Amino acid sequence: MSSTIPTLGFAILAVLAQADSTGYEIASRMRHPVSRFWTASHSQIHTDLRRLLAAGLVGYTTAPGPGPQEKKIYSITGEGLDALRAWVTEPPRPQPERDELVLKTYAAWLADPVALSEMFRTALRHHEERLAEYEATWADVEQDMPAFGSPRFGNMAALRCGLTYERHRADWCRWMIDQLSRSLNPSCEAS
Amino acid sequence: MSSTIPTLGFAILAVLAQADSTGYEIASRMRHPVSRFWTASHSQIHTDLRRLLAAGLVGYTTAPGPGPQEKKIYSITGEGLDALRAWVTEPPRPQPERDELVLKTYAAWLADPVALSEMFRTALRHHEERLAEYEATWADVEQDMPAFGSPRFGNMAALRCGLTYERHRADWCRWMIDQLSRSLNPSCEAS
DNA sequence: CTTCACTATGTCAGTTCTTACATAGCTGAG
DNA sequence: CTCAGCTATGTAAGAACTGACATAGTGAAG
Repeated sequence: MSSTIPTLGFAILAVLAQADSTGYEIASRMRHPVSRFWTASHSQIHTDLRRLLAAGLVGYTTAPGPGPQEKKIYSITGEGLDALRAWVTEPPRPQPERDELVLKTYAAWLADPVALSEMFRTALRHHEERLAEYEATWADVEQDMPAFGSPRFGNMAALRCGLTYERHRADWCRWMIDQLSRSLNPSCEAS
Repeated sequence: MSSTIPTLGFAILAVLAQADSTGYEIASRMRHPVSRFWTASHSQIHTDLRRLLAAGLVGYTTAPGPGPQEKKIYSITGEGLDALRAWVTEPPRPQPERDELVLKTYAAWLADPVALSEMFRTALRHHEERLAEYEATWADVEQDMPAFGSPRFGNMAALRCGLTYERHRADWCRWMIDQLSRSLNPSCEAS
């Protein structure tokens, strides 16, 4: 019946399960650095919201908006909550591994090592910034660990994943920079 | 001029820079567990190969194939190599963060913790299997570390990233399973 | 006072990607 | 002998997604 909801549909439902939101707010919540689980343009979100509405998984109330259209505050329905709950424990489909930095790394042997080192230094800076941000938020969360069943549990668990991911990524960037400097200066063993 | 090559195009060029291949081989090389940097269906690869051919970045020679069509062995041209080299050091565009397991985690507070625990245990098993595979390959690579400039350098660096990624991911799955078991059995502090 | 950023919804063209279909020989298992 | 799996290329429909355009009020910075 429900003509297969795309993953983005469930991302929208997951956001709405935490708080009623406009389409715009859903997009900004998904872009929010902490728990950045799925990204989408507002146009795609509006498209999918219409589909979820047609399937009866969300509803909305209107309020005066800034633009020519009225603002629509969406909320998840009981049916939507059921669909989301059922989807959560289904095994995730194998994800299409797509990582531009790893691809560039794969072809790194062809390029200029100085320019490459610069690129990895920039990437490292980004990861370190995010890591610092996540660690600060984590310190706050640790003061008052949310129990399973609390909406904050999901945020905390996603944050934890982001935290260790950034750590792994920063470590790898440092390792790459080290490898590149060794190839430029083979005599020095330490950087 | 070159009507913007998609990222998959550069992935194809990166594979061809290492060895001449048929479209089918390119797909299987990209699916290869070690250095799994970009995935694509063969149909998409054939489409993009035609585009790269039109842009003069690849060429091919034919050989008798198993099916009704002749087999086409593609190779990268000098122009293709130049384009790839230039692309490698360009800063990567911010990637669309899309992770189904993290999304499920974000909505985990709504679901059955026992079913969730089962799901994470399955995910953990997958990550541990891959990790073991990567570690075995890494042990081989460490015997004879490729220098920068050798095609094997890219493979090694991508493998290193995959290795630490799987480690981070497995750790996180274990942490999640622990969190879930604590919520079911709050008295036990150790698993 | 102007300009920029933020809030907010929507359309539309075009790109990328997936999935299914179609063909066909070779090899190895049962 | 049959059937599955691997090699190999291709088409085509449709789904998913991006990015630009369009509109418009509020508030802050300069």
